[in-house]
Amino acid sequence: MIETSDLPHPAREDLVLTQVLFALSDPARLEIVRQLDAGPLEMAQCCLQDPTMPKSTKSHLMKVLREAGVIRNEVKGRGRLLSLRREDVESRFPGLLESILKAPVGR
Amino acid sequence: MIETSDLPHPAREDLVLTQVLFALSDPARLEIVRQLDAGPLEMAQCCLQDPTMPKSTKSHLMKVLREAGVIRNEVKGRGRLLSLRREDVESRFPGLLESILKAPVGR
DNA sequence: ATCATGGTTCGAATATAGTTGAACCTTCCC
DNA sequence: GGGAAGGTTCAACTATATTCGAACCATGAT
Repeated sequence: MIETSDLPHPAREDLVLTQVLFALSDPARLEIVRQLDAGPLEMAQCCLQDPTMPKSTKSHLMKVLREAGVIRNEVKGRGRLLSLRREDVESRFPGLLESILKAPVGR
Repeated sequence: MIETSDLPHPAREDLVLTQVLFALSDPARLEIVRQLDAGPLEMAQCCLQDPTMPKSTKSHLMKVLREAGVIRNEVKGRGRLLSLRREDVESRFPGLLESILKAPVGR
């Protein structure tokens, strides 16, 4: 068997700007994206700033990012591997992700 | 008298990325920004696609954009002159506005 | 097979955002 | 001054998003 229990990901050409902007407009989600900027990360290793965050909440954050097409969420062993869909976002919205990742982090 | 009844605008250095992204994550607000990309516009001439929109709704859309620091809203005669705070946004988040304005408009 | 680990999904509660009419404020014009 | 035009603010309502426990599902290890 090749296919695993994968979650749906929008195709590159179906990404919607307002959905991407919305996904990134939440500080917690933006922080996740910043972490993924350094490379793929296992979900269990993600969001370690707030270890009290319930896993359902964490899962929901990932869902919003995934459904907007910003991140990929693949099965890896017992867990999940998260990664930025950098090329896809760049292809559809050139320069967007770069400008956001380069922006000052604080407020 | 020099000062008029002006609305508060955040200073350039106080713009918050997530607030800007949020303001632009709504299709109606994004459309307004696209219109202002062509140059300043009197509020009465804005949002003419939907002439049925109540003025309170329109005013609220502008408020979100203004408080995020994306647009300027100045008194002009009996009405208001809206303009894009292009340089301010560019100064704080280089490349962001350009990439958004260049992005495909539809979904 | 069974169990533990790591995530997703569901549902209900809460919080935040959008919508709108009504009241009010300014400015221009007479 | 008085009226009309153009906007803002307020308050109440509706709609959408977030939060999180509980139940469930898949995988790897024993």
